[in-house]
Amino acid sequence: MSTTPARRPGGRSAKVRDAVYTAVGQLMGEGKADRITIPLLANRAGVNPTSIYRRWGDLDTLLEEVAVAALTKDGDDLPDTGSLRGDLSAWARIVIDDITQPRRTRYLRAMTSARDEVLTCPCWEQRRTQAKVMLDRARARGEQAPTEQQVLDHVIAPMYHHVVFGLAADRDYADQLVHDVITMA
Amino acid sequence: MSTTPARRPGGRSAKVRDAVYTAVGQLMGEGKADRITIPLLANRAGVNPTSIYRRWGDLDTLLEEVAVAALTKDGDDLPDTGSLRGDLSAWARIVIDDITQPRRTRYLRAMTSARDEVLTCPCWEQRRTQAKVMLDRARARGEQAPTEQQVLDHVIAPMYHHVVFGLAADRDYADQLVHDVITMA
DNA sequence: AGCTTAAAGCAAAGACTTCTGCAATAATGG
DNA sequence: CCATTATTGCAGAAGTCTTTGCTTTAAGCT
Repeated sequence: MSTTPARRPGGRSAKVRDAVYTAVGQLMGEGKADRITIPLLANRAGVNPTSIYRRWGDLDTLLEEVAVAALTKDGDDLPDTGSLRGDLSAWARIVIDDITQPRRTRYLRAMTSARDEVLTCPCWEQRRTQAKVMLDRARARGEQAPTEQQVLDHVIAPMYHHVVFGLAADRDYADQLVHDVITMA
Repeated sequence: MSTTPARRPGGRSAKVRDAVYTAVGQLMGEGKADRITIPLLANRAGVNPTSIYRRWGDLDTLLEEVAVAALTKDGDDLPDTGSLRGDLSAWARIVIDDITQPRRTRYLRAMTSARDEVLTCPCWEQRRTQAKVMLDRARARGEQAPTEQQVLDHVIAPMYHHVVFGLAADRDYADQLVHDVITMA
């Protein structure tokens, strides 16, 4: 990705990394999230376990890395419906649909176990950026709008909370949250 | 706990269970949350590993059980300040102080990894009950009050979310959330 | 193209975890 | 108080994960 002097991110390393990432994704998808071990992963990836031990050290580090990669790679372009409520509602639905997929849910949970006193994470920064775009547009139209932080706290956080702790979360729930945060403005 | 015909919850089993619970608490407190193993736990508890294997089967089951036990055992009596804002603010501070303790945080994270498609949990039910008491009091005084669900979604959920994902969470943050949810009513 | 060396593969040793009989202990019921 | 039997302790076996030193491969540079 950048000019690293003594590193070799070239074809071979990348190949191994991709194979391992893919293997993690597969095993997660098969519901074996909590029975993943390094030898199992290595076998699935067609890679030597030693390579994983040396590159990532332990399983948590690897899972964290894969989780962040998976959760920040969004292809969704932001909705632009002409009203803040419409935008947030559509966005919240996209997000809830995304994170309730079993594989994504497992990634989220993997993130929590690996985490220790990290003050920021690409995932939330991404959501914040997305929120900002929609809020700025709304303000430009002269609409009353909540702050970015309020959107994160009252729409994003409750949804993630529900998903991570295994509580019910669907589109109606997302709509309700958007309604509440609009009321707040 | 109940009239189980063929079980023996008598002194000895209880002793072992308590020893194991205590050992889990100790190791959690020492920051070795993710390096806990059954043999390690058994050694600390002065119990034979076999006993743990036979009673709980695997580590996740045990940790989940301990986590729920720890997180639902509150001794805090609810604040009664005379106003809803005062009550919620004091309560939110109690909660945030509680769950930001390293040991509690680890319990919370343990809960997420063990969880799979559980739709309800004693922890949230307890918070809901607490919220209901304060909201009923407020309504009896004629105050405008949000719903229980709103309190859970917009005060409790964001705090837990922050804690679980390692984001900053302090009393000022709790106050802000209470302010927002009051605005909503 | 040839050289250097970061990174992966290989294999065997070591450590740890988990399981399985059998013996010992003590909680319940008569 | 005695008999029953749920539950724990013990020890050894089996299986799995992790580490380590060395060899092989190929990316980056001149």
